[in-house]
Amino acid sequence: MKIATWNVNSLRVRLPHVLDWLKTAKPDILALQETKIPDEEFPIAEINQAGYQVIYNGQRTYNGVAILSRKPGSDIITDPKDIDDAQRRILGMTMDGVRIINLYVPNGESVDSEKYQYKLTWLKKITQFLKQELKAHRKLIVLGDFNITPEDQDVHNPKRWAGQVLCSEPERKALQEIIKLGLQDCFRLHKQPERSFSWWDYRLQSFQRDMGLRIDLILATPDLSCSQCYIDKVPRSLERPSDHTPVIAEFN
DNA sequence: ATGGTAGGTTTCCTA
Repeated sequence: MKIATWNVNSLRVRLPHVLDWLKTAKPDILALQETKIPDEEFPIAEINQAGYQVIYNGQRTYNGVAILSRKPGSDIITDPKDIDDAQRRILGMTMDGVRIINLYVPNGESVDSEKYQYKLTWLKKITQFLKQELKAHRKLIVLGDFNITPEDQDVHNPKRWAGQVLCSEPERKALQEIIKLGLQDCFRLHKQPERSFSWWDYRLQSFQRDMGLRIDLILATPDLSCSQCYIDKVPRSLERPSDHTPVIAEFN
């Protein structure tokens, strides 16, 4: 099974890129974040035409998640118990006995902001939710835009980013708490090129200068044997790209 | 030294 995650930063704008990418990459599952589109306006027909089923949990202007899949999913979840969040950031389903949880983790803005506290609280609640999911599913994949760099090796300039949002210790610790529940960062199960990133700021020509971060992650239980995990930088190099590029994992 | 760009029921907010 080939599964991918991609923050598209507006599905309305990025739909042509997504459809092209489906054609060439042919994933079984593609999890999207920042669709920024209300459910009643979701482009179902175009995605079906491309040979994919789709479920979504969206809102206007901000946030929004979707899962495209070769086969229909079951046991769909959008609002786990006790999370109580109006922002549309969570979407889960089961396909072929594999439980998939797609997350758009809050960005956090800056470590001294209210949004940072919201991010940490949200992560704590999600950890409890994932603990329950792990009890029920031996084959579980948690993927999406985590808005956290796991380690300094995931940062183009660790000195400049030290202590900043996306790189701060409390966030990294929160991510480790999730991993410690019994998940693996698929990307680090394999030998990877140095300076592997999944996001580059639109500003300062960051992509051209390779000033990026690896904040889009695929976490999986060891019961799912991951044969490879890699980043496809091509979509980020196209005209009018998302600021994120797809991360892909393949399982036996 | 805190810039810059992109998207959105747009003149600010979010990333």
